[in-house]
Amino acid sequence: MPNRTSVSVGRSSVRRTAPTVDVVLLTPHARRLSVLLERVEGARSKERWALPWEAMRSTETIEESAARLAREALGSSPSLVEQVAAYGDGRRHPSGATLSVAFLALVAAGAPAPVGGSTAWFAIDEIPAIAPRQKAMLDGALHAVRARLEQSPIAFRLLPATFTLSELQGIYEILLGRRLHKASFRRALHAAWLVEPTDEWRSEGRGRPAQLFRYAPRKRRSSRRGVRFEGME
Amino acid sequence: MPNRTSVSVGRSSVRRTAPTVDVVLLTPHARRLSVLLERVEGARSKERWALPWEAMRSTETIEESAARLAREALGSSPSLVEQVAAYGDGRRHPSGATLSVAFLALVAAGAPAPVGGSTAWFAIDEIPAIAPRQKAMLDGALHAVRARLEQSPIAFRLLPATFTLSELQGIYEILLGRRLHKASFRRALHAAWLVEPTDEWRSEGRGRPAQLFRYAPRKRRSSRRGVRFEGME
DNA sequence: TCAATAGTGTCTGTTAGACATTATGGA
DNA sequence: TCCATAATGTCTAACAGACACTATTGA
Repeated sequence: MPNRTSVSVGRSSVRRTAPTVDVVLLTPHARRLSVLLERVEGARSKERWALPWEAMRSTETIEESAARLAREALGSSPSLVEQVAAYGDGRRHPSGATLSVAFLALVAAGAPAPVGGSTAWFAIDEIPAIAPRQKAMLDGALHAVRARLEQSPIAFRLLPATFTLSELQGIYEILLGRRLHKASFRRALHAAWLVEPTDEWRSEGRGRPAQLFRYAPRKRRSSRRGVRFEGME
Repeated sequence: MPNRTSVSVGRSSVRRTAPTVDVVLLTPHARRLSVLLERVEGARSKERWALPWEAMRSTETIEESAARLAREALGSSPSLVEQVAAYGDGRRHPSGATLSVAFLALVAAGAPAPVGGSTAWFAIDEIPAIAPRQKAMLDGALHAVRARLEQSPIAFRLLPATFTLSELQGIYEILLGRRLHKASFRRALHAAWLVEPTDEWRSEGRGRPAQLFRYAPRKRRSSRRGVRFEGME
């Protein structure tokens, strides 16, 4: 629950609500991303959902708050917690706060649905109605994940410790929103020295079993050829 | 000046200070970026400098506050104002606030040194001591500018309406921190259809005069070849 | 004329994407 | 046996970077 207090600013007295920390927990599921929402009791027992949030505390940094909040909502620690942005617009937030800071948290595939009954995973294109500011936070988090994909190895945060190259490519395809060329994907991956094979193989349904790999970055490619003007309007 | 108020949280009473909005104004100068700092009176008349900042108001969005704050510090409107991140760590801020939101503002080259005497441009590798949180904001703003360079046409925000291709390449070199190949740069620029020539030419010192161009994006290149695993650790 | 900068044409090594082929298990 | 998926080799068009060259001004 938010802390509402009367604050004196100059000669006028305004109502101020403590800023909130909100967490967008994301995990891959069925070739889509899913987000964790909490059930909240709305007015007239109407069912409402919301991103996990809480009023900011002065006893810990916002990063610590976000990590704890994600852990509490999930039941275990996510593989990555990272700030998205502050949202200080006029959009509505469950707390009534004028300012909220959104965090993104990634959860490896195969995470069990959190027990406790009050939280559930929703595919991002099938989420129920949430407060407008939280919807903006979700959009911002998705944009941030996609933007950071080419700079940081965040795709591995959405996979268990060992995985097949097809699973890895699937994560990239989910995040990029387009299909990738298999041979090119593996060539680029090989050249980047990001993964190493294990001696395990996994058979799924028909077809040849796939070798399992693990994330094991070896060296930096400092090449960075050229200037890219792509994506510009 | 910050608003300090006594706020009741549960049974304890803590001192809370309103969050701040801080602006990192950047402009290119002499093949480097410069940042705008304001002179503030420190204790014992010691000279101190700080990024422009103010306590958050509930009467406008943080984006509006940042744009106004930048305009007031600069004397005119910057060409771009964009959020960097929220800083809610333990680092010291001039306000004493526990939370600050940093904004980045770009100013076209050739901006006059702001009159009024209390502000000045400093090359980013020669800045005086500022509060640790503001130093982190400056670093974050520089990182954000570089990260967005390949996604958005922000280089043009650091140039006047017309410019030579050598000036444009110089902006990219400042932001990327490395030299670029002239012919390749122009080829990629031509392929991206981002600029168009004017019929003006400018002669600077010796050498052949350079044609002036203006920013005029025509179409999107939706190509995006391949997956890039570069820059990963 | 020389120096300095603008702008362009050509060559070459690299690489993304297409295509084809082999490998290997399940139905 | 067929089918589905994994994994890999080869070819080609695109392109980044190097190099060389011309163009055009001021000193």
